[in-house]
Amino acid sequence: MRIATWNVNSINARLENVLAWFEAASPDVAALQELKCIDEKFPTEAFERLGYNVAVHGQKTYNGVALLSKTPMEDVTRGLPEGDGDDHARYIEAVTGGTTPCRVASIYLPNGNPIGTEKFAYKLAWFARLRKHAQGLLALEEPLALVGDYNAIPGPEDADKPEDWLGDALFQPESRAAWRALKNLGLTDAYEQVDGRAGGYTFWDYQAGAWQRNHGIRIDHALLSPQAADRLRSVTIHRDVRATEKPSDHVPVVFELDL
DNA sequence: ATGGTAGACCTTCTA
Repeated sequence: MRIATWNVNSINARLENVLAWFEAASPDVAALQELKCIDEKFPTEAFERLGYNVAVHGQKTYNGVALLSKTPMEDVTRGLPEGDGDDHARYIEAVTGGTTPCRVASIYLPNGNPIGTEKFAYKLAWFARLRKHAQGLLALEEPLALVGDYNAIPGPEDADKPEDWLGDALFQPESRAAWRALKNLGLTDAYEQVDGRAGGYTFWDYQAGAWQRNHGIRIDHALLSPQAADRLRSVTIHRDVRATEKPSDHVPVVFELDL
């Protein structure tokens, strides 16, 4: 089973680019983030024509996440528990796959900038809620892949110019600690396990020629339960997509599991 | 030190 994650930065502005990639890469399951549209505006039919089942948790203008799968999805859940008035569409989860199904979540963690504001507090609170939910999921002892845009740079080796990110919410000690605390429940960072090399970036800003200068960061991740991590075969960052016509600022990452 | 880009939408916010 090949599971992809991709922050598309508006599914409708990106549709041609996204569909071209899906036709070429043909992932079994895909988690999309930053749809920037409500459910009704999601191009469901276009993905159905490519053979996908579609589950969307959309929102007007901002956020929005989706799961696409070639096999039917069961147990579809939208939003994290204990939302307490949180109306951001940042989480969708489902169980899908063939003989050995996998529980997959599409995650769009809050950016949290600027630091020292309620936005940064919201990011940390969201991280804590995700951790609590992940704890419950791990108790199921089944293949689990929590994939998406975590808006977290795990370490200095995950940025081309770490010094540029010192004041940014993505690289604050609190953000990195929240990432570690989630991982330390017993989850595996798929990239770290199969390819610990520096330079595996997944995001390059549109501004200041970041792509041309390779000023990238690694913020799109897969955290795997032991039952999934034991079956991890490869991780592929599709960085060429960043050089295509009208690209997202994030590129797709594909995780291949022997499931 | 600043400004640089992209998307949604209506004027400024988010990233």
